[in-house]
Amino acid sequence: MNWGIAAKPKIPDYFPREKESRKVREFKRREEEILESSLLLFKTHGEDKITVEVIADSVGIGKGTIYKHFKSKSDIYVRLLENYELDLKALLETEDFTDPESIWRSYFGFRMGDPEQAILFGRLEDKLVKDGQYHEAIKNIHQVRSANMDILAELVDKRIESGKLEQVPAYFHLSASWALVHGALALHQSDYFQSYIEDKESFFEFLLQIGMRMGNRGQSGHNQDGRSDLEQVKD
Amino acid sequence: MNWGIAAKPKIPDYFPREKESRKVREFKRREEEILESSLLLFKTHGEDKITVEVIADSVGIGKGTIYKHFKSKSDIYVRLLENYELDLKALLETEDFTDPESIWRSYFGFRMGDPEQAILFGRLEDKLVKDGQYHEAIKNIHQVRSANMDILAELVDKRIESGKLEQVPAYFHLSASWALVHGALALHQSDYFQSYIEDKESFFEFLLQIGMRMGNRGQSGHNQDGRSDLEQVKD
Amino acid sequence: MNWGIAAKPKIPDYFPREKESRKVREFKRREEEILESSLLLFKTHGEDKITVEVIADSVGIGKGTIYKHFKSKSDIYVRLLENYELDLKALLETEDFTDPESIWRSYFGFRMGDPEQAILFGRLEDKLVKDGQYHEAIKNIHQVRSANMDILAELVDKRIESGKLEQVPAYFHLSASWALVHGALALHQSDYFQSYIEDKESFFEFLLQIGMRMGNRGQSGHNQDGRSDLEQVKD
Amino acid sequence: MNWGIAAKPKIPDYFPREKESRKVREFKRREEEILESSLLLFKTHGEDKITVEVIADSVGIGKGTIYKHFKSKSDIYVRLLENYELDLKALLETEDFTDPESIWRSYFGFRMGDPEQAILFGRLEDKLVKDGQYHEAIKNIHQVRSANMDILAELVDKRIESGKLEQVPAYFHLSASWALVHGALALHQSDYFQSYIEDKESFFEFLLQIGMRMGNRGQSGHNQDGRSDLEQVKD
DNA sequence: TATGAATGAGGCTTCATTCAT
DNA sequence: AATGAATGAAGCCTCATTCAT
Repeated sequence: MNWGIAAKPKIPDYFPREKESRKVREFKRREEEILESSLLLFKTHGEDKITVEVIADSVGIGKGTIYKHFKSKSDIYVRLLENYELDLKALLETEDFTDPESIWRSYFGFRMGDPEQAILFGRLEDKLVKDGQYHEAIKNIHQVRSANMDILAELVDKRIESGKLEQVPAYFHLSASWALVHGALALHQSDYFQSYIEDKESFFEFLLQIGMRMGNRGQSGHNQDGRSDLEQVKD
Repeated sequence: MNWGIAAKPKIPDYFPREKESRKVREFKRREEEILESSLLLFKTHGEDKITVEVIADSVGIGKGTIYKHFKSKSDIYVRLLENYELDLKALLETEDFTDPESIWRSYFGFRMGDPEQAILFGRLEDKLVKDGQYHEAIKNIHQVRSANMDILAELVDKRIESGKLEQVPAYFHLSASWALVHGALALHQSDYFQSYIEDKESFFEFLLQIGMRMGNRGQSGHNQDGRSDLEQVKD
Repeated sequence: MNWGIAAKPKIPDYFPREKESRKVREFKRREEEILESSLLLFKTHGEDKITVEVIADSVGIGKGTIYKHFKSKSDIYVRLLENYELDLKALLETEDFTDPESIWRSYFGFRMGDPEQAILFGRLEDKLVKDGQYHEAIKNIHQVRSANMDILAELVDKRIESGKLEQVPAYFHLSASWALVHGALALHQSDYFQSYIEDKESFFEFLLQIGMRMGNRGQSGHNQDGRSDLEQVKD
Repeated sequence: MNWGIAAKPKIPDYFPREKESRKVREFKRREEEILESSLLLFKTHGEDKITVEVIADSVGIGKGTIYKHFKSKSDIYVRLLENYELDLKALLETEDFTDPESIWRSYFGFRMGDPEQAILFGRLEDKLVKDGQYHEAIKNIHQVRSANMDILAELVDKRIESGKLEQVPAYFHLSASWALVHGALALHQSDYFQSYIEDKESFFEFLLQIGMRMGNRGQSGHNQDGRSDLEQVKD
């Protein structure tokens, strides 16, 4: 409700600035703690099994305090999702641009490095979308993601120009890679495949090879007509 | 007259056997209906948003009746999972063994044909595993799946022997394929990628090609006949 | 949510009709019990102090059962309000139409007979209105009330025609009466006035006189010009 | 030098007395602000929907500060009620005693002038009474109110003595008036009556006349001068 | 067997009040 | 005195499951 009331001025001049800022810092720190703990708990037990009270207990605070930081449990999902995408962004912006390969590796390493987390976030996003509400939040998240994708797309474009990748829109390559990584994630997470795949190390190496070759131009070798594989396919 | 022997308990005439068996048939039919309806509802709205009551209503029966068929809501998950695997089994066993490719296509077509379903089952299996309980049920499901995998593995082995696929354990190829399909599924289901991928048709074509070439022997380019991998696949 | 599912047929032919109808009867009886108990508790302690759990306990049922009968706590308010208006309607329709006075007395007796209840309903209606939602329910309640008012208005009209009441729209008289009764109610309920008014019996007699004379034509006596008091006032 | 006597604690020069008193003044001003804002918010949204935090924000202070002024939220109710009665008292004491009518008009004008407020206070008083606790506070409020009533009663007594009003205890007349005003208030506030009463202006005029004639002596028609009661009142 | 009313544990959220700074 | 983060009791509501008919 908009009570038609002006925002409070909040000029606590009688309160030492340094102390105040410490309070603020601690407040933010607590928020981080909540998010960290939530993430860990969600990953391990599934977000449905984790109650707000459990989160509060795990951080060592009261249930009500959670609601000073987040409007609802779903709001925690949103923030987690945002942070994830933001971390990714930071990662991509940090990377040395003179070494495109490392960016690539970082990106997929980031996702593959914590399969449960990646899977969790897929699920959370799905939930948020289905929930209705959160349109805005999701739009923001997607914006950040798109920016990240653009950085990667530039890379892909360079490789396409250099003839190393098939001449299809960059997002074809990106999406395909994403899909393979996602699949690998699911594999990694699946109890069944964990027991089915005996020699995991070799297998993931195999998968990595596939990922790297995937979409390579001329991977079927000696197309002399310069047409992409895709075009050939359409013959 | 054989007085010493008790008269065989009569099956009362007014309760004809055929009627009894009809009852049984109807009972089974009802079970199917519950499963079908559940599946549809779970896919569309997510299993968490669907209450047992909604399922009952959708089938036109009472809530209690559900519990005559299934011990719990999770039991429905289990049966759904089992059926899925069993259907797959049936599919693989039906297929003409003289055309290995069609088996392959059937298997992945089965999964790609209904992305939401495949995703749902991934989620359900995960849930059951995390729940503890259901060890036994899951083991059974995995057994059927393994049998299915074996059928496919035979196929892969043949192709390896014929030099068409890289010489790694068959399950490498299978798992990699599964991963790519799963990733494609996730792509398909993701709101974000649905808007990110502009030319969906071409893209999925592209992905299909990748899937088919993936793990091909000589993909680094030793095909000497100059034909694309896809054409080889079609041999 | 509209699940897109046809309403259940519900043809329990295997279930004796009489038993079924007993169940239905008991269900309705329980609903009555909930309403009765709620009304009593709300009147005595105020609806805010009464929790759904307290209501359930007072009826001797579980908390959840309440929600089989009412969608929400506010839904109980609505039903209470509806019943009140409907009871009034029944009362007015029962009354002997040959004795208009008795109808009048019944109506106001109905309200004055249980001051706390009348006050409660004023509060509940106000709450419901402020809550937003419940537009529809309130509209229905108002419809019934209007019908009741119409019955009373007829009476008033007759008295106006017979020259007994001032010639103003019937609803003027009705509303004024309503106001006085409402005020009397508040008086009755107010701790302060309960102690302020020493001789309650005489006072309420006095008030009754006022109510009956109120709006009488020519109560100021001998207006010879035949103009209503109101017109005189506007001079 | 008087060593044996401790130096009188100095009022430090840098903390001038006037500043101190300004502080006190500001503190009191703040209290007024809290009360004003609370009243406005309570009237508009209902006291239950207004949290202490909202009040604090509306005044532009911290939530904790509210509790420097008031022991509890209910304490605000008490103070509001007290102020109301005190304002009334001030009003009555200010009025020119040579014009009794104006006192009368002021009193009821005060209540009718802000229906929502009058209704709110009725509700708040009821709440406090039901709450137990606050016996003392309520007793004080009632004392002030009684004093006010006494002033009005004197007036009424004069009119009774002059034969203008029926010879019943003064509080009969006062209470009856209060009741009618209260009823008018409720009418004014009720959504239903707002739509039911089409010609509001005329109606409230009508009600006013009733209020003025109400309890008049000779209302059964013994005025021999033929003037309306209203005109008499204006004498 | 079919039913659906009844259950109650348990989840989310609100908010008056406290208290360390 | 002023602040606002922290608290936790308490409220409303959901829903899988049970059970009497």
